[in-house]
Amino acid sequence: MPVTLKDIARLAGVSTSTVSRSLNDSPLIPDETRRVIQRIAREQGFSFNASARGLSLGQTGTIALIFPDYFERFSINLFFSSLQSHIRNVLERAQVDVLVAFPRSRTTGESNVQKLVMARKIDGMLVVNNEMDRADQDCLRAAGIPFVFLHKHPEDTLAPDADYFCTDHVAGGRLAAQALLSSGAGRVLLVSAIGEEFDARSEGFFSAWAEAGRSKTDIDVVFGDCSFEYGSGEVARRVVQARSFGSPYRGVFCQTDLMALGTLQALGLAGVEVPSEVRVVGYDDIELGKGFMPALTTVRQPLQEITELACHRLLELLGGARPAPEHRLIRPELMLRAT
Amino acid sequence: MPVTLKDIARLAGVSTSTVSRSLNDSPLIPDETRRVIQRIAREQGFSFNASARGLSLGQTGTIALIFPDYFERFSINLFFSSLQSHIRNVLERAQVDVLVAFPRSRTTGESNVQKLVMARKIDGMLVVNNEMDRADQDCLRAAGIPFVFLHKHPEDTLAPDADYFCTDHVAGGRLAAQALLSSGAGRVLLVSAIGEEFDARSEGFFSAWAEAGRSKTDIDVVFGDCSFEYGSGEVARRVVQARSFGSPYRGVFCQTDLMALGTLQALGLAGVEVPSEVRVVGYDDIELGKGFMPALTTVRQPLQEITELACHRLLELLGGARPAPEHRLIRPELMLRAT
DNA sequence: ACGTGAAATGCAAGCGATTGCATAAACGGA
DNA sequence: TCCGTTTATGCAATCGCTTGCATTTCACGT
Repeated sequence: MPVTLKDIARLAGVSTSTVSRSLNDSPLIPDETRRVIQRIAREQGFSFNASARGLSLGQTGTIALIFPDYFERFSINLFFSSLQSHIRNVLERAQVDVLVAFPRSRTTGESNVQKLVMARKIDGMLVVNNEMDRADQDCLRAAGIPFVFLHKHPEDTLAPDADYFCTDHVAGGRLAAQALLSSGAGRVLLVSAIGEEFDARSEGFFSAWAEAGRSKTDIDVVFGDCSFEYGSGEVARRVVQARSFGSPYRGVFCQTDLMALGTLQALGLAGVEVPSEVRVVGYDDIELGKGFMPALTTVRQPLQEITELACHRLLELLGGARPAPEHRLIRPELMLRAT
Repeated sequence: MPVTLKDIARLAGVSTSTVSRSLNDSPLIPDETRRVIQRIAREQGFSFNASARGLSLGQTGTIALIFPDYFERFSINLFFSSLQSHIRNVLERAQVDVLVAFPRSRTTGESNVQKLVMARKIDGMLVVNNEMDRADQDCLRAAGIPFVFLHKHPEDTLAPDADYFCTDHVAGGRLAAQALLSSGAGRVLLVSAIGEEFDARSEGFFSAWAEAGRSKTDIDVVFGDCSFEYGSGEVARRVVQARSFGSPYRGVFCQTDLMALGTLQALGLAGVEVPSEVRVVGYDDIELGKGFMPALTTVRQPLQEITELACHRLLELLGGARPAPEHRLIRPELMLRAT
C-alpha cells in the first residue's frame, strides 16, 4: 500500500494541508513543524503521487522528446543517441522526466504530439530535427504547452515565433572550406545531401570559397544519401576517376562524417594518399571519425551546447517565463585531424 | 480550455457516468447512445486527462525504459538506438508511452527506478542490459510494478524470478567458431571483452572449436574495450606480428563489430588479405558492417525478436497476467559476408 | 484586561476521471 | 392492470493532492 499525505498527516497529528505545505516548503509552515513532518515522511518512504499532483497542479513534470521519423536510419542514429543522453542529463537536474515519442503513429498516422498534448500528459516539448505541421502547432499553442525546436534550421514560414537552437551550418560550411582552401589550388568535390541544413552548409562553403578569391567553377557538387556506402562507392569512384583523367580533386567535403569515412576507406584501399593527394573533410564529428585511420578532419556540431541551450529555454518556458522567441545558431568547430 | 467529461455530458444532456461509460465502451450503454456521445466527443476534440485517469484507475499508460549508465558510450550507442526504435514501435501499438531514464541520477546518485515507482508515474519497466540492485527490485515488487530484463544475460543470483530476454551468446560464439573453422587449420585470435555476455560468447566458441576436434591451444585470447581503435590498433598489430613471425592467424573473432571493423581497416591498409589470409568475424551486425569494404561477416543479434518478446511479455504482465518467469535466449544468426 | 494583527493550522472545494449502488423507465407475462 | 425483470442512467464517493479562506491561537500594544 503506498503511503499518502493522509497517512503522514495522521502520524504527525496534523491535517493534510499542513503536510502538503511542509513537503512543498511553503513559507506558511514554521521550520520546526516542517522538519518534523519531513522526517516522518522520509521515514515512511513517502512520495507524491504523480497523477494526483498532476491533476491538482495541472502539470506533470514530464516533457516529450520528439525524434524524427527516420530516427533509426543509421546515419542519424549515432548522432541522436548522444543528443538524447545530453538532454536527459540536463533535464534530470531539473527533476523533469522525458517521454520519447515519434511525431506520429507509425501504424495509424495519428499525431502523437496532439495525443500527448490533449491528454495533458506532458508540460512541454523538445522537438529534434523535425518540423511540425500547423495542426500540431496550433494544438500546442491552444493548450499553452511550450515547445522548442532543436537541431533544426528555422524556416521562417513555419514557426517564426518558436524557439530554435541549431548548428550554424553556414558557418560550418565556411569552416570546411577553410580547411580545404589551406591545401592550395585545385578542384574540390562537395558532397551534399537533401535538406535545408545541407543547403546551408553548401552556402557557407561557396561563400568562403568566393571570398578567398577562388572560382566557383572549381567546385563540383553531388548529392549523397549520408551513408558510408555512398562515400565508399560513388564519392571515391569520382575521386579516383578524376585523378586518372588528369584533373584530380584536391579536396572533398562530405557533409556527413559517415560519407567521409566511406570515402576515406575506399581511397585508402585504392591507394590514393590522404591528405597529400586529396584532403577529406567531414561534418558532425562522430566518435568513429577520431579512431579511423587516418583520423578524420571534420566540423564538430556543438551538440552539447545546443541541447543545453534548448533545455534551459524549455525549462524557462515551463517556469512561466515568456521571453521573446530566439533563433539561435551555434557556431560549430573545426576538428583539424589527419585528413 | 481543455474539454472535460463534464462538458461532453452537458452537451449531450446526460451525466458524466454515461459519457465515461460510452467512451470506454462499457456494455452498459446501448449502441445508439454510445454513438451519439462518441460523435460529440470527437467533434469537441475530447481527450481523457491522463492525470485524472491515472489517479482514478491507478495506472498511467506509461512504462519506463531503463538504459545502462554507459548508454552514450559509442560502442553501445548504435545498438541501443535501434533497440529503442523497436521498442517504441511495439508499444505504440498498445497505446503505451515510453519514458526513458537512467537507472540512477547522474548527479545525486539516487535511484530513478525507485523515484518513478514511488511516484506511481509508470505501470511497468523495461530494463535494457542492466542489473538492478536489491533495493530497486524490492521497490518494484512491493509496488507490484512488473519489469522485464532485456538484452541482459540472466544471472541466477540476482533475479531468478524475473523475465529475461537475451541473445543466446553461447550459440553466437558457436556460430562464430563455425565460420572460422570452415577456413581450415590454423591459429585464431579471440578478441573478447569484459562482461558475462562476452564470456558466454567465448564459451560457445571454445566448445564448438573442441567439438570440431581442434585444439584449444590454437586459440589466443585477448580482452578489448569494444572500440574501433582497439581493433585497428592492438588487434591488427597482433595479427600482423604473428604473420611476420611465421605463425599467422587464420582467423579473428572480434566480439563486437566495431573492433572487427577497426581490425579490417588496419589490415586492409597493412596489405593483409581478408579473407584469404585471415578471416574476420564480428558480433552484433551493426549497419556499418554491411557497407564496409570488405563487408563484415558477423553474428547478428536478434534485436527485433528480443524487443518484441520482451515488450509483449511486459504488456501481458501489465494486463494482469502472472505467467511463470521466462529466461529466454534467442538464437542469433550468422551473417556470412565477405570476410 | 482587551482588542488587534500576525502566525499557525484546518476545512473543504476543487482537479477530471471511474464505478458501486440506487433509481427510473420500459417491457413482458400472468 | 400490476408486478417483477431487465435496461438505461444518474448520484455521489473516491483516487491523492493543492489551496483559498476560515478559524484558532498567541503575543503585543494600550
